[in-house]
Amino acid sequence: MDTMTDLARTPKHIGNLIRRTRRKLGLSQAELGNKAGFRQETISLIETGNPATKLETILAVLAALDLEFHIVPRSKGDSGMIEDIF
Amino acid sequence: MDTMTDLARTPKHIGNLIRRTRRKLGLSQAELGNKAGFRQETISLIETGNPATKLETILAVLAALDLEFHIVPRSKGDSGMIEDIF
DNA sequence: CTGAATTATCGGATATGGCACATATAAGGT
DNA sequence: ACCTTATATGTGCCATATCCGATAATTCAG
Repeated sequence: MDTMTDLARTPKHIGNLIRRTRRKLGLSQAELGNKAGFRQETISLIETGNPATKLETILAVLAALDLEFHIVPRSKGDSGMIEDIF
Repeated sequence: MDTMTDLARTPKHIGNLIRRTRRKLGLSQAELGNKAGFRQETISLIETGNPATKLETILAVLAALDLEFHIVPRSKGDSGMIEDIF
């Protein structure tokens, strides 16, 4: 009934989710960077939606937040066009 | 009962899934590259698990295959340590 | 086996990540 | 207001993505 999985079609989606999760865990960007093996500045860039972030960096940050990617067929129903309302 | 979502914790997971899907669709790397806006060589690198691929590149390739990322909590049961058998 | 298609690899060029370090804003609490 | 923390921005540096063009190397059909 409610979205149990978080769609992530754009770097901004991913950044937003990372920020939300980090805050939910009470971590600062510096602390998260520490856990993931990157600098605070790097976390900042990711959270603001830098599209050129390296895949390995994203994966490490997700892992540090106990998150992971799943790859699924693009769900036709699920808002076909997302305009990144933020 | 069967895996409806594809776990993607490493660049190799992602590369393998992209390759499988591309072949299922009967596309060559060059054709996929075309659709996604990249060169055949770039697709080759992705499929072989290059960890430094840019996020935007992966997202474009997934979209060209009608796939997308979902971000979900790391499933404890789901093979905690994946050794990328390929 | 042979030729065509597919995939992998090499060199040079340009762009950008993430590092280190510094600093500038922005938020938050008292 | 003040001070501390948190987040964003800037420069120089090295590594590497992706581009382009060319070419190995591999796979596949006949």
